[in-house]
Amino acid sequence: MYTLLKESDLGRCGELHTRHGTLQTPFFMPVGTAGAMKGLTLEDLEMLGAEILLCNTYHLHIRPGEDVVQEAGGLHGFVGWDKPILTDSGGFQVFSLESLRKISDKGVAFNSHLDGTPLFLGAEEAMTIQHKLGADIIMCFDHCPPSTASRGDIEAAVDRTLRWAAEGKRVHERLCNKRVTPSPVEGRHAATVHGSTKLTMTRFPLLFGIVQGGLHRDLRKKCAEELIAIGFDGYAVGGLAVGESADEMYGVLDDVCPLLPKDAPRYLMGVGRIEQMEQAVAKGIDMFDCVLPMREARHGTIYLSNGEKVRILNNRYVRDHSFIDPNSPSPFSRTHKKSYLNHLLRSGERLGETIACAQNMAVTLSSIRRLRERIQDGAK
RNA sequence: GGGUCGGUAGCGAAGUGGUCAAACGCAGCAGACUGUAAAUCUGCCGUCUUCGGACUUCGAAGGUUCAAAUCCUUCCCGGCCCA
Repeated sequence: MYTLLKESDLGRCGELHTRHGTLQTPFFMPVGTAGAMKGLTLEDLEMLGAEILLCNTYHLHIRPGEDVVQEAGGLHGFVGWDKPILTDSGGFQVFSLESLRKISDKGVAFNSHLDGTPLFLGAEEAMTIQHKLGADIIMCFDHCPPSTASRGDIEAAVDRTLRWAAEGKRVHERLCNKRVTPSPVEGRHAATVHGSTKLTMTRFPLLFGIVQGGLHRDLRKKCAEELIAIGFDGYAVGGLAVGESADEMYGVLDDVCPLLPKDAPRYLMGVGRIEQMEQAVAKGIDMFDCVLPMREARHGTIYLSNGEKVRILNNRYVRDHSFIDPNSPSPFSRTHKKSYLNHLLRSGERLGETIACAQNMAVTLSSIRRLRERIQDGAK
């Protein structure tokens, strides 16, 4: 499923084979939680260089429901995207919707953030929903605590995450065995079957386990080792960028990455600052996702292709009639002025959101692509 | 001309004797945002400040009072009603 091609001081590069094509690593996944990007069409997203889309189990389960999505031909058919899709399991909502859920060892009882309707997500539910959604990469349901939580809480989160991972794997295997209709691209990458599981042929979704453990080296180690013993197609590092400093986060990556199998992809969940991704790749990470570039864009922080950031809502841009970013990979920024973007965002015009989001997404995607190319081209 | 209601910080709008530099909303100024409850959130927003405070304000001018955005008098301006 994953072929490691090269390693250098800059990081690793390789290929990740999925039902909807092969991805060059390292890569960044734009977050389209409910199957859409705020302010961008998926055609825009593809034009800007996106190779894979991330969607969310919790949100799609609430609305429109996995049955609707399945009926529409799965996520790909529903949203109109032919490239790979990864679904997050809803584990992050255990963190972000903290006040709306109750955790037990069986799973998490949420009250919908929309109307309070009770819903239950556990290892089995998250797996069943993700199979129905039809993503190419799916995630185990995990317990993501704040990194600042007490050691006891993090220990408990690791135990649950491991239990849910084992159960998720069993449910996943059962669902894969049940599947009789082969995918159109079946067998395309049949030669590269990961050794740790017989089920990870490309007609099935790839299943990733998630390493928790907060800032505690021993808990991270325990979690990683037990996940590896269960065997997954890829390994994510979760529970980061949730309250700790960047240095603490790098410390965890220094601890965890050497423990992970070299022939499996590694996914740092929720991280997407360009400089942080560069550091993480150097430490051995292959995949990222993050809402930050889009959120900052909507809130007026614009990334430029020269690495600078600009607060486009500030007074100084009211009369700055230079182009947003003449060298931008986003065509909108090559033809529109800073003063115009300032005006659009101040006026609440949706077009401002589109131009801003396209810019930040383009810069983020091209940064990681350039990093990948440097690794690919670099000496071995 | 008579009556009546009103004039509060950039705008809108509370406050009707002391706890008022004056609620709240908008606009403005700056900041935050990391597996999206996020077109959200935080701070500032009369002037000066060594951030403890100091000083000048509530249409204008006088007055009552220990104390006035708040009460009285006159004037100016606006809305409505009557002539």
